[in-house]
Amino acid sequence: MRQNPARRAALLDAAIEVLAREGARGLTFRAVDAEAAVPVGTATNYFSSRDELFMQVGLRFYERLEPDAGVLAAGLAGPRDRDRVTELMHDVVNRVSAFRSGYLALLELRLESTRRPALRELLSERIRADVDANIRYHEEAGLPGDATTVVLLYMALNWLILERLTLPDVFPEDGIHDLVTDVVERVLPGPGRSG
Amino acid sequence: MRQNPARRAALLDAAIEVLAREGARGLTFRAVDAEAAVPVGTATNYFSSRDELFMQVGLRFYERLEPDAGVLAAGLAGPRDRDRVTELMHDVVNRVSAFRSGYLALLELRLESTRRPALRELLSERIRADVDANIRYHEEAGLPGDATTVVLLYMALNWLILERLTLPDVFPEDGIHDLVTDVVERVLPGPGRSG
DNA sequence: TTGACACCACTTCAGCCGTAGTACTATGTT
DNA sequence: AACATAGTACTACGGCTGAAGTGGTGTCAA
Repeated sequence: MRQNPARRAALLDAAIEVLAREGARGLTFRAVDAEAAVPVGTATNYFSSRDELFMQVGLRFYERLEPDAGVLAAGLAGPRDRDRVTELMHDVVNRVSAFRSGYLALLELRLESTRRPALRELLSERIRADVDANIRYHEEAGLPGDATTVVLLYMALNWLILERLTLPDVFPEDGIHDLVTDVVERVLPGPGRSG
Repeated sequence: MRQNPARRAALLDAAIEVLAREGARGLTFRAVDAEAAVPVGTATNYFSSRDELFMQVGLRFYERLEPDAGVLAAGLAGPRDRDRVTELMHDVVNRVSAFRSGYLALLELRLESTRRPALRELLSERIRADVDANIRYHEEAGLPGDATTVVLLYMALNWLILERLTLPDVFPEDGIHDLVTDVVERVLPGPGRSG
């Protein structure tokens, strides 16, 4: 079991690409080696089992998507009204959408977790923590809306991203922006205007 | 290319189970044969290619989930208020959730459509048609809310179902009912009460 | 020199495809 | 009633691909 962290990260990033491109079943040691352009056998030396590989990929995804402290701080500046929330949601949707392979890989992991109890547990905890962190952030920032608001935004926007990344013709790209705005306007009992 | 429709349907149902259980890559002619408990080679005789198989499974899913006319008619009875919508949404969520393997299979198809243009086109059209049908139904029934309302319900509830079926620990089962209610209450500008 | 890491080769194994070929059944014909 | 044919069901074989695992060699640095 090798330790070189840079190489390990590179392998996990390669695994994300493989997952997105080939699906869960396509995630093999060999495929990761090939994607990372390292000699055959390298991935085997870094991960004790395929199960292990799946789980580390799940963690890696969040490592890469985790908000930079800068963005977080920016959220705390300026007025705390609904427009602010809308802005933040646009940011999030675009940031996540931009990491297409990562998001698709996570979806593959979700489905794979149906078959791997250990992975399911890990993902559940990770995602629950993520939702909770969002709720806490929202509340501490004094943004309008409560925990339920955050959960609803989480659900609707996640599906929107999923749709956008898998079947872009269902909701055409140029309508996405307005759709995000609509989501926030309807979910947040509008303080200010009502249309 | 055999024609026996009952057998064909049985094979497609088997394919749904395989998709849900083994993932997209696991959907092979042999696996379908085994699942349907028919001799090896049968699926090959019914579907000209794997691509063809994927597409027919997509259609089959909707065949099986398509609302019975009874349910549709029931939606038109009684008052057309928000409580009615809530009720309908509970029905939908439960009906879809109950067809677990089907829903998981459709998610697999979505991800697979990333790699199969023909499948992507087929799914896009089918789903777009489904959304439109929901909007039309909603409007014609005189239920509160507009097209955007329906789309938002579609997005939020779909993700809710996805979460429920893949990572049930994120939103515990006994909170699902209230969550559905919350979704409707927040998305529909409440005519009547506001909390 | 020893140990950690990188790289390579070989063997083994499993799964799938496609096709060819056989058996069954129903239908229509003489 | 016997038979021929077509559509369908089933079986078996040959060949290919791709993955795993292991062991062995090379390289660099403490």
